Amino acid sequence: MKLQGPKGTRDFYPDDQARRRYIHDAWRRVSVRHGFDEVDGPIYETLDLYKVKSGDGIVSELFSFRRANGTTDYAIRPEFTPTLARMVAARANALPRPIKWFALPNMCRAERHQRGRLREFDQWNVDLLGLDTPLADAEVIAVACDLLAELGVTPAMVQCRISHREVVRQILAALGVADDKMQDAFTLLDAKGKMTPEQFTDKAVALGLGKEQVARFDAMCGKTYAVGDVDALRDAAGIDDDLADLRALDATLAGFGLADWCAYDLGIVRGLAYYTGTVFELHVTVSDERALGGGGRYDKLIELFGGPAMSGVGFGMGDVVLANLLEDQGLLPEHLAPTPDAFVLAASDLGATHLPGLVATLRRAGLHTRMSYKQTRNLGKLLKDAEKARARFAVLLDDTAAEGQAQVKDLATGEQSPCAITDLAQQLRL
RNA sequence: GUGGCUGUAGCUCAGUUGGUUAGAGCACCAGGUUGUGAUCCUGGGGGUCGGGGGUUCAAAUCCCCUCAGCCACCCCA
Repeated sequence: MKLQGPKGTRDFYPDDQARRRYIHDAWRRVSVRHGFDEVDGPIYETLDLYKVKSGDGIVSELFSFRRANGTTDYAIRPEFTPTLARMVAARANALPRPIKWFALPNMCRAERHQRGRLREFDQWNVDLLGLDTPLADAEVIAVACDLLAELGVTPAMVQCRISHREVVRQILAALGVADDKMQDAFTLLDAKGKMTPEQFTDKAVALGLGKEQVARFDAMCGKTYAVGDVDALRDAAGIDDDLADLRALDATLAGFGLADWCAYDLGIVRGLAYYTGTVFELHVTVSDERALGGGGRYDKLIELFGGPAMSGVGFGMGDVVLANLLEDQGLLPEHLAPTPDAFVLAASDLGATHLPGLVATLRRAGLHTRMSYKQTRNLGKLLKDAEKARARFAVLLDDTAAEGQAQVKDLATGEQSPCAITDLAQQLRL
């Protein structure tokens, strides 16, 4: 019988898990620093919950199941937003505002895996609800950019491309797109990168645009505008609105010191129909990766899940593309597993009798302590064990252990000195 | 769901027009150099050559099917 993991899933051996922890720790550390509280939910929900936002079509992309003799359909979570919306809706009136939550769920999607996409992955979710000012949008973008900086990523590697659904809607309307064609226009814009200019023009004309207007719109979408450059964007758009919302966002982004990370790109749409305002995506610019993450404002979402009217803005970032980026850019430290404070070894048979007691003492003192399991008294081999474990200190027990002495060797400098066993825990802490 | 490429040890790979019992390096385990992290030496474990079927006296090698991996399409909550 051959046993292998399900396709598109990963096994995390110690080095892999250490790397995963490195990313999770950064996600958690930066989230907390920005004032977000960690939450989580069940790893599966009723299937119906996932249909609320995405419709029945979502079902084929889920791992859904039903208990033997059961009648309820469930699905392993493919995203966290429905769980979050359900949690917020259930206690909407009791939660202090604004609600600032983050989560580090793993999730499963029944898609064909490829580079940057697996069937099970971890995703960092950050949401800020109950605050409808651009400050909220900016804060969510800020935590995303800060995470990247925390891991050594620079604006030369990743850009946060920002658009605004309402601004784009106004531009499209000014160009002559009727309200009932607006959704189609967004869909077309989203698909623009995957078609030839001729195909794009043909489809745009079908939506009621003239060729001249298409060309103008096309030129606008192919260009990005820097933070502080909203006037240029407005001039190019040819609309009368003063874009107050976008200007406020712009000023806050600049205030947060994010001008280097961000640029406005009206070609950013996001597939999701439920975004209502700001939308953004994190794009790797130094290699050909799929988007690192993205998000936006979703002011109708909580209502959709049966809660009160509540604005919100959030984003998600997957671990797979992020790990690819860090790997490619040489940003993953080589050794990520926790290293021992002490590595105890017996240099003589008499010393060996004192080994368990010393190990236990050091561990109770809170020191990460390992030992050699080898029978040999060959110090060269024993020290090699200590080195391979990447311990800071080796503690050698020889016959002097009977008199309460041990030898402490600093494995980085090679310096060695005697130390009373009773003082060891204290000494090694320094 | 569609298409392309690839599967030999944990990893990187050899393996002749099909020809004994499938190899190397690294890694892992044990021992030696009578000893304080190096180098070196010796030995060991580990592969039904992704799996199944077929052709043949003979298959890692040729054919078919299947599974898995990578890449792209689709999708991307």
